[in-house]
Amino acid sequence: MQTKKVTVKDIARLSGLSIGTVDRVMHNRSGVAEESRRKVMEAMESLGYTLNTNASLLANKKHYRICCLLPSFESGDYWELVYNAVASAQRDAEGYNLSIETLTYNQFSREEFIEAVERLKADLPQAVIVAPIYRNDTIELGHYLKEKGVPMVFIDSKVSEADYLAYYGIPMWESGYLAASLLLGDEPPQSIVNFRIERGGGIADNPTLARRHGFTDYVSENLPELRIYNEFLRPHDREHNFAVMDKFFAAHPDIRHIVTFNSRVHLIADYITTRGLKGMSVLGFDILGQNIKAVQEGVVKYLIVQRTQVQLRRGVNALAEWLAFGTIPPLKDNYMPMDILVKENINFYSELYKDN
Amino acid sequence: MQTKKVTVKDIARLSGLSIGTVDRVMHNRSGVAEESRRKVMEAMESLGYTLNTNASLLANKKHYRICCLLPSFESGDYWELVYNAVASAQRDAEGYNLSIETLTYNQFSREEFIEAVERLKADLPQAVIVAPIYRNDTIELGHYLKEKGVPMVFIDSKVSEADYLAYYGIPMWESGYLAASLLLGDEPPQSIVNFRIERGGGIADNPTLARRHGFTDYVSENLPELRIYNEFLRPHDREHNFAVMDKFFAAHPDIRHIVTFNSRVHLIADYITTRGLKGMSVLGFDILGQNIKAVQEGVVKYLIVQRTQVQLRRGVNALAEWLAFGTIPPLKDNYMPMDILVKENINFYSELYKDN
DNA sequence: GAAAATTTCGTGTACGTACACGAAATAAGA
DNA sequence: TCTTATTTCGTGTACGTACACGAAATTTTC
Repeated sequence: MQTKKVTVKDIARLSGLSIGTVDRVMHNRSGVAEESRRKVMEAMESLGYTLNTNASLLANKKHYRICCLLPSFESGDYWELVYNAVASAQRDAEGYNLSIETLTYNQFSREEFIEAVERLKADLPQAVIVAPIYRNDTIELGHYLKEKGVPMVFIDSKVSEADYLAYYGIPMWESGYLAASLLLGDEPPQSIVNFRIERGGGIADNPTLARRHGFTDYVSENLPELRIYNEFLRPHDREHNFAVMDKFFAAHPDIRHIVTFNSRVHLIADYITTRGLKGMSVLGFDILGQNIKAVQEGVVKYLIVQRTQVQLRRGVNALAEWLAFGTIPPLKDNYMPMDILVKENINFYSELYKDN
Repeated sequence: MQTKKVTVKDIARLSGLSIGTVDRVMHNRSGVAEESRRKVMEAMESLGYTLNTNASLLANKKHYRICCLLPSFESGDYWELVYNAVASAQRDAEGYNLSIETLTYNQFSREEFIEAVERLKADLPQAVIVAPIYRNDTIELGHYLKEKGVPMVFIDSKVSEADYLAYYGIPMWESGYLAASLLLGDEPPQSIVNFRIERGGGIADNPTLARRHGFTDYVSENLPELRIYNEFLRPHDREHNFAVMDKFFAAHPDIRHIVTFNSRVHLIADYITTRGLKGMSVLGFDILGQNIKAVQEGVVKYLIVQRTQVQLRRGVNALAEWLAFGTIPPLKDNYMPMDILVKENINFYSELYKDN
């Protein structure tokens, strides 16, 4: 390819028409004779025209705003990962005609979600990224946005019934199934315990539910005899949790396999470290700082994680292409890799965690 | 940030100078009084100027050529992955002022490598990406390129003694160590077999060597009693390989753990499937199509893979930033994630394999 | 067949940055 | 003080695309 880049000017010359006309056919705008359109298309074809993205974006003086609607977070919890990913995407967008904003809401308060949606509507951006919690309200938001012509992409989890442009996340059921195969595949135990962390607001958490289903489906397919104990912990009550676990392990000293389906496996790691328990097989999810530490120390054996940054980047890209060029993503639902982290490889995943 | 993007014009106005002067200080070009430079810097600071990448790249009419120097490949082997990654990066570069070329050489022929280097020198690109095989010749190439001011990045593996801008790849020793922990961690066997695939040219393959060291170091640390058998296969001689394996398993019917350190674990999967062996624990490397299939069918238990596409993308980005803005990558050696693939999660890695 | 309506097209300007060219200002030399 | 170097700066054009405006060509209307 030693030939220079072909430009609209080249195809204008070849087709015997002007830049303006070429431009019109390239944007399927009206006001061009069928004959001319054909000529232009042919010229584009034969010269192998490709758009100069820089020039296009520069000339296209529109400035797009993308708004991310996410649960707010406390330091060290799952949503901080997502927020960091947004911050990172924001920096990437800097210098392009894109800006990324964030709107957060308390995930346990439907009122706050609705209020956040109102704020969104009050100053409507050109595109929206949502990490959905409230199913019905999200569907409604989808309707509203569709009417306004504002595309929405889901990350983290999705609401299938809503109108959305694309989804980027991991398959939740499969992540549970994977968890079971890792934890139980080699030398299946007699029984295991699932520590379930209650959510503050007592709201149905569908993603985690799907994950548990994946796990139990694996069990009933492969280990119908396995006994799964369920014990309930609280997010912020260490004393209570320790009491629960003390009691449980006193009653079941033989149990060595522990699973938890949300991001708080570090609560259990804390207990194990404090009590000095040995020989436990613990599996958890999500690459929180405290979870990383637990894996590095060998307390948690497997951590299944998703690439939040990548998901968000893909989401932003999809929206940017839609906004700038009207491109629709090839796949609507994009199930992205679930990475398996163990002590020996976790250190090389740091980029996923650091906001880099 | 409802304020419009600040441009050079803005900072020219604020500093009371002209666009030209602002431009000069931004590029540290000569011919600007100290006083003026200070004013401009201050204005940039206070207005929070950020470069408009699109305009910059458009106006900067230079067209950069990046050349990738890689081993040639046959369909289905490891280097095809890398080549696909290059092709993908090439498409990404399309439309920007970047073009990516490929120069391949037979990895078993030093002559071909040297010849490829000559071709490279004959039509020197602005930057080079190398997947190195021949250590000394690569060092020499590094010297030459340094002299010419052409930056070089390594992918896949590196030659530490050479002059290079950056390296993107996985840590080989650690990948072997990880392999051992996965294959032997849970219920350590008495003995295992390492099928070693001889390379056509009989050349020292340092990366694979480092990987084997990682494996054996794990073993001597944790399982000093473990017996590792070494058997040698050939890349393209199925009959011979089957004979070797038949003989081996006849002599060692108790062995159920198999490892191989290069990308050809599918050769062993083929054998296992054909002979109908059951209960084998097989671990291999690299996300080749045939390896994926072997994992999906449950013949290979673990596949440790690297994200070739990401490595290449990072390499290209590093070079592009260096070329366009003179930016030096924050880290010289970038050790990237090693992903653990099993039957239950491999399907979601397809993007890494498909050239997408 | 001329005027009006409509379709079809070309020209010009803008986007923000890079850089060449030469003008103005300053310093050096006589 | 006037000329000649040298430093310092402003202006203009280009990059390739987007789009508004209006001119030319075509069709419609009476």
